[in-house]
Amino acid sequence: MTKWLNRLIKPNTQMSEKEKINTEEKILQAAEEIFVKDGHSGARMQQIADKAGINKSLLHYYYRSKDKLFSTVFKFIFSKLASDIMNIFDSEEDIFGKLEKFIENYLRILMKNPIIPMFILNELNKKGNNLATIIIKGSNINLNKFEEIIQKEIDAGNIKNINPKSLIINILALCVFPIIGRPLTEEIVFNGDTKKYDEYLGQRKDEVFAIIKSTITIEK
Amino acid sequence: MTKWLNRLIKPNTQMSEKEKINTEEKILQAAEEIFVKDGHSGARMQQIADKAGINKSLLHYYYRSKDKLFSTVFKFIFSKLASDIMNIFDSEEDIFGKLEKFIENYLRILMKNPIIPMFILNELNKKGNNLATIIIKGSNINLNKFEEIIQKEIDAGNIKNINPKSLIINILALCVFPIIGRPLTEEIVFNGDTKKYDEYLGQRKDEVFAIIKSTITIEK
DNA sequence: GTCTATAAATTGATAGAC
DNA sequence: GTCTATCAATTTATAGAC
Repeated sequence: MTKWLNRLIKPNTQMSEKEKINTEEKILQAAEEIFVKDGHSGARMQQIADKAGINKSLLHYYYRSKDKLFSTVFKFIFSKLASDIMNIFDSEEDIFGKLEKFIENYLRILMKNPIIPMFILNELNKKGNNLATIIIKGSNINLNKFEEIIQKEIDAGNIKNINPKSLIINILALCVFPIIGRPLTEEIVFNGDTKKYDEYLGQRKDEVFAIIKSTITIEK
Repeated sequence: MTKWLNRLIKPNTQMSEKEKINTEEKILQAAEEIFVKDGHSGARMQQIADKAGINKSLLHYYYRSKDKLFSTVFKFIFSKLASDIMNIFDSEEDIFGKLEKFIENYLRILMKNPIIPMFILNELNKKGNNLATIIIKGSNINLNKFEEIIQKEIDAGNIKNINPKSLIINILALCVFPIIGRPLTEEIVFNGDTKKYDEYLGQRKDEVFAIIKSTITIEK
């Protein structure tokens, strides 16, 4: 009987639950850092073991295979980001205030974790990736609520009659692209001036909101 | 003396120039397909050789190493895309017509090569990638011309006094994101309905232009 | 130029002692 | 649970025949 199977059947027989979690957590944190930086195929199990300060065998003891470990990490990261995003809607303001807060918070999260979106999008674009669909469906991402809010505002005559789906995509596009496209845009638009690009990102939220606002405001 | 060095010194001594180009071209096309699909670390030299219908050794004969081959491919793809984009400006219309044509053609190019932008952005985001900066600088991408055109229109009072750099970034964002974010947006916004997403992309150009137009139009 | 054969190094994964 | 040792398969790259 293999060890990982044995562990599944009789877990934690020789070590306290706390210590076990510590090691598992250490592995997860190291794996998160390496996978996000180098992607699934670029990451090496040895790298992860080194970063976690443990032996390579322990990775297999806890996660059986590289794919299993990756799945766990991806799901963890995606869920965390999705959760952060969904929590943004807990605002008591009107639709304009809600959107402004959303854009502001979303951009803040992205800027605090600038390499996460590229990691996620890159892996989602891998061909034959059923994992993606499964994880997305399993996440608590639910945009129906958002679409309903928008539709209600349209019906009430508070905003222009636009496509709620378009509104979502436009907000995501305007927020995400300056982050994932940074190496390109910083070079060809800002001539490689990192400081200037940071300044630009700092006021990006006002720009994005102004654009979104103009797309939903009814002309008088 | 190694073979590749010998070839650099005395190229094409035993085979006609035409045949040589054919083989080199075959390798390049195969490498392009594989690298774009799987990325640098995900691609395998054997895959490329198989696709090119030649032996693995020939890859090294022509390109010495995987990195060299990748650099060649990346530069080739980036230059082609950059060239396509720059050619879009050859329009004789007014600024609104120019922008509309640009958005329309850019989106058409992206939709015809939907996995190219993710390939480029992903590799550019790799840490310690001097290659990126070098290739970008070596390309014929020149946005100064674009910024000048915009500034001239602003000075002439034809459009609003906006930041030309923002205009560029917003156009790129609104065009590129629906392509590279497709696996995500198709799932969480269109509930996995591929047909609906294709329809959406088909009219995306009108949407993007409407937004861009509204950001530069002077209110009366 | 193109091939076969193989080196040399890496990597994911397992066995088994403690 | 954690370690050492090692396997088996893969992968880049080279040597050498033709």
